[in-house]
Amino acid sequence: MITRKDITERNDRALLQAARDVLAEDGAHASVAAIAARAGIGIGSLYRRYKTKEELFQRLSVLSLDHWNEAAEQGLADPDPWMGLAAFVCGCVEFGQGSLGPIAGAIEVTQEMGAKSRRGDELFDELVRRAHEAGVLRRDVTAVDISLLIEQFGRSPVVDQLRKQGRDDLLPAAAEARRRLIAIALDGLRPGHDPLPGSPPGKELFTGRWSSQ
Amino acid sequence: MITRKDITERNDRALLQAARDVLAEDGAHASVAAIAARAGIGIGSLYRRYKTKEELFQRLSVLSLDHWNEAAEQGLADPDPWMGLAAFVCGCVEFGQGSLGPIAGAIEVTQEMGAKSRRGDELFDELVRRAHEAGVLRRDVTAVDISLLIEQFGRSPVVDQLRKQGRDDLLPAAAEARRRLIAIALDGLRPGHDPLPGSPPGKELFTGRWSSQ
DNA sequence: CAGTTGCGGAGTGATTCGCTCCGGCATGGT
DNA sequence: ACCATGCCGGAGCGAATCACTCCGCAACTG
Repeated sequence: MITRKDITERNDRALLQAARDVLAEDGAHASVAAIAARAGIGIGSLYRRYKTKEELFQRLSVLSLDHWNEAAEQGLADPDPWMGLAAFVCGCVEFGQGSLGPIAGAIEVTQEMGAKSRRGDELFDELVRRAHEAGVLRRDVTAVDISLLIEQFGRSPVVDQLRKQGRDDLLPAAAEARRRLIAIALDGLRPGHDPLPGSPPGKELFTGRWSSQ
Repeated sequence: MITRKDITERNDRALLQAARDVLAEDGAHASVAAIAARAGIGIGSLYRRYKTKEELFQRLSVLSLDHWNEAAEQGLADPDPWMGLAAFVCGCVEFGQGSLGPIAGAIEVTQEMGAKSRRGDELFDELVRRAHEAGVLRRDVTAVDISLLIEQFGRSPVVDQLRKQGRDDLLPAAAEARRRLIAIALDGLRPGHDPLPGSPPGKELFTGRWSSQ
């Protein structure tokens, strides 16, 4: 039997997913009305659950950090260093990890988020270090490079535009095409290529998470 | 001697470059005021040159198509099929080709744009075909894949966020890091990798240009 | 010095924003 | 069957921002 509580919980999940989607499409300009509409609920219901827009974004950030850490742990659990790293990258992109960049600088960073972020950094660094030692990741690619890659693939301009055009029928094909692009980028991470141009990026460039604060 | 006309021309170039930058950052929500401010000119000056926002965007689109075609011709002029293709991709990303996606569906498409776009498609297809024949591009990567890749790298979330935080000192480092990411993706295009997941994307997915209209 | 030309930005109505508040309806107890 | 309860959607609010206009000022010309 479906109770009212079930509906509330389903609405909550839909809300958070919709918030990620709309954020990925509209960036920092994402409006509360758009998020509620995408989730299929009223604005009033959204504001009953979260007092302000910022509270919703903070909740989203915490969820995002949790997902990052869980994905990193699962990646480390894989005995194959390369498969573990690749699954981590794919999981983060699919989750919409990179779509939170635009709000990272706009919300207040709590102690909880700082702690989770530091933990995530450790796990991720270990994931990359293990791949380097196994020789399955090119030496000149740093952890920050991969972080930036995840953030770069956070938004999907093709999906955004098709959605804006109302071509929902093409969305699955667009998602598949995006996975192909990610596979291409992952292949570029494997050893056997020329050195990358420029100097390795510093940690301060990766702003999607909050470990520096 | 610097005449008033020189200043006008410099302002015009600055305006178009600023429009590309702001479009890349803010997407379809890019405001005329933001473009004028980035270009360092007044709003009135912008509206003296372009009657409406759409007229500016149309001019930007034509310039973008011209750049695409010139870059493709230069790529074909390179005797090395791989270097020609790589230079084309880098040139398009650097120019900000992918940043025009958000407005592609919002402006009226002129006959001129359609013709230029078709010409660009031919050149680009030839560039890809040549690389395939020379065996320097993996067989399962299509021209549409590469188009989507260019569009994917059109926006730079790292640069966007640093600019929003006012960390202009880090912008050169961010641009360099982005070039490293593109180099990684380009390496992933070379032969010797596993087949890409899913089926090859169809032309209708690439909406950055207008050849289908 | 008068005339002209390109310039910046305050101002305008329309739109959109985050957010509040209330009428309506499904639910559950009696 | 019937009311009481509580969650739901969306109309409505002031504030902010949008695309765009208009005008006074500064710089150049003859």
